[in-house]
Amino acid sequence: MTTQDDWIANLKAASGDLARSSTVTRVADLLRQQITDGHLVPGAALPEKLLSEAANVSRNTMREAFRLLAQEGLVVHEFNRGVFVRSLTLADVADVYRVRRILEGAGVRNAAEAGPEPVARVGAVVAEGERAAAEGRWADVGTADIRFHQAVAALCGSPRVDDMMRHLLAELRLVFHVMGSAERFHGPYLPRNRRLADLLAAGDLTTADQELRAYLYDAEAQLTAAYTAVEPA
Amino acid sequence: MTTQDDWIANLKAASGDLARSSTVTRVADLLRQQITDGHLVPGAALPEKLLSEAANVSRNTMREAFRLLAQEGLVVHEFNRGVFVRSLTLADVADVYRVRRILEGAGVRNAAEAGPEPVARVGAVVAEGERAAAEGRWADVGTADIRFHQAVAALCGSPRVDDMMRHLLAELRLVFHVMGSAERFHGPYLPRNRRLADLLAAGDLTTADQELRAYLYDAEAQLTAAYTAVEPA
DNA sequence: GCATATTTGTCCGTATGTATA
DNA sequence: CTATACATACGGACAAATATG
Repeated sequence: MTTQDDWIANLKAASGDLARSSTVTRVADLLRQQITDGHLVPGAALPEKLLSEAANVSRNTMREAFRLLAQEGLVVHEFNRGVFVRSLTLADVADVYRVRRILEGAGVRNAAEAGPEPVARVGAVVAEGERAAAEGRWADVGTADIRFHQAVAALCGSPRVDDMMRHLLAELRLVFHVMGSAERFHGPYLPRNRRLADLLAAGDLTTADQELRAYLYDAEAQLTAAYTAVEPA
Repeated sequence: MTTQDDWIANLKAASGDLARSSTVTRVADLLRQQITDGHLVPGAALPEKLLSEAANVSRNTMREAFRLLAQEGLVVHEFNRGVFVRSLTLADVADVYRVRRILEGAGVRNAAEAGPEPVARVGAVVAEGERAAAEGRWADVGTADIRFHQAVAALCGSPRVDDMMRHLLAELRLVFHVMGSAERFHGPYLPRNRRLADLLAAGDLTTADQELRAYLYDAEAQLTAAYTAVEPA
């Protein structure tokens, strides 16, 4: 009975996900993909007429999709000027890492109250990253690294914190492509992820908190250095 | 020279603010006012035809305004069903306070690095609240209380944290009106605001951190109790 | 459960205002 | 300064989904 109800619930949820796909959502998904993949570079203009014709949707629909992406911080809407791919300043990068230290730090310090499952998930994500690295799947190493930090913030046990982390990491993707290759950026952090996961599993939250802060400061410095070399703004 | 340049900059910024006001923005402002004032109760449907005619704008414009308000969490957009005033569950209220403890706590612990100006602003806001209370301006007491918590979170020195706090407090406004009168809800916290401001000014951040946590837990409990009595969901 | 009315989702054409070469 | 391109906003249309009796 319980399992059958679960099936029904899952099916209902899945169909709900399918039904949710409006044209606006699909268009927003397309643009989001183009942006996070780096095909649309920061600062690029997104003329609604051109893009709506390219996507075979009306300008109204495209405008609503723009509002969604603006909400996610991937594009900026300048009144009477149009929509542009967001370009992060150095101050933005610094602020994103500032907030990441707050949210991920809160997650680490809350690990005891969060219970064993979320902590185990952190370890599982690290293991996935190590497996990907061993097999040379460097793109997967990058996604595992991102998931690791989401899992750490998820220790807060807060849907809103999860949302904020998703937004922050999406903003960072606008900058990641200045690093030559993603694997070179994410790869070296695998051992530190491992150490943090072990500290969390062992319950040494104080050390984990310190390590995480140093970790994020280092990552910010590395990204800032690479970004400064390209973007003198 | 410096002052003249400041005048010019201010004037330019002000005119920029005026020029920025699009129809979509103005409509969104109107609806936001109606919602936060409690004239539009949570769960109420917002038919786009009715509202667009009432505001003398086209349906497309109203739909874009809805996207803005959905971004702020004040309304929810259900595909093929319409837009409704957001109604917070008890889990939502708990989560908002969870995030507030994280953000405001981070602000308190960062007070030393934040410097004297942001700390002074916290004290100024408390003083403003005390003045309003002495003169019986209870509505102003409420806004001063909200500004107090924004000032505490602002100690993080992060624009993104400021944004998050604005969003969280906007969500809470959807619930505040279940408290009989705002003054009764905000008034009793004035002494605690004062104590926190004094602790911050004195640099006793450890005590301030503990006080703030207890403060927010109490406020959450009070709000939750009142909310449970009305909303059995 | 069905037929109907209402509402939303999406598209199109057009007029006006704004920015930029 | 003019001309062009573009964004803003309106209003109407129709199909599809939902709500209603």
